[in-house]
Amino acid sequence: MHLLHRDFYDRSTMEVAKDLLGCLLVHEVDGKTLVGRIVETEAYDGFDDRASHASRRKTPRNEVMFQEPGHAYVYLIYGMHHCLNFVTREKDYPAAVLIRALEPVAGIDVSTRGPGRLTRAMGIDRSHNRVDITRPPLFVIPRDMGEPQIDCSARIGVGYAGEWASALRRFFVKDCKWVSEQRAPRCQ
DNA sequence: CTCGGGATTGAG
DNA sequence: TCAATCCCGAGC
Repeated sequence: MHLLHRDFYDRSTMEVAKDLLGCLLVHEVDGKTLVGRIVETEAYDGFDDRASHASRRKTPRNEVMFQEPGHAYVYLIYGMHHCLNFVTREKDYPAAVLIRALEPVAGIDVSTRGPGRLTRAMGIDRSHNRVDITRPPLFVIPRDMGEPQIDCSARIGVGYAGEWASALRRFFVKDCKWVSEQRAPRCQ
C-alpha cells in the first residue's frame, strides 16, 4: 500500500503542514476502516514558537515532539478533548503539525470539523500518543488528486503566545466547507 | 504540593 | 456567554 513514509515528515514543519492538505488520514480500528481527508492543519515549530507546547523545554507531555518524525502526539485539552498532531523534523528538534479538520470519506458518522471532533470521529485518544504513523493501524495516504488551493491564517486559540499568536501558520483548503468554523474574534 | 489555565466544544 | 473537566507545568 502506498502511504506517507518517515522522510515525508522529516522536513520543514510548515511545508509538511501544507503538503498534508488533501491527504487521507486512515485509522483501522475494530474491524472498520475510518478515512478522512485532511483539510486544515497548524504548524508548531521549534523552541522559539511560544504557541508550541515545546517552546520552553522538554517535559513529560511534549516529549514525543522531540522524537523521530512520523509519530503521533496526542494530548488531552480542556479536560475533555483530544488533539492529534504529527511529529516533524529530526530527533531533538521539537515540532509537530496539529490536524484541525477532515472531510469525511469513509466510516465516519459524526462531525470531523475541529481538532476535538475529528479525534472523536476517528477513534483517537491518548492511547495513540507516540504511535508510529508510517504504518497501520494509523497512517496517511498521499493525495489522490491535484494540489488543492491553500489559504493561510493565524493559528486558533493561541492568543497567549505574544507575537507568535499572529504568525501565519494555519493552513487550510480554500473555500472548503469542512474547514472548522472560526468563531468571530471578540472585540477588546 | 497547590493552583491557574488550556492548540475546544456545545448548551443556554 | 459560559461551564465542563482533568492534567500539565510553574512556582513555592
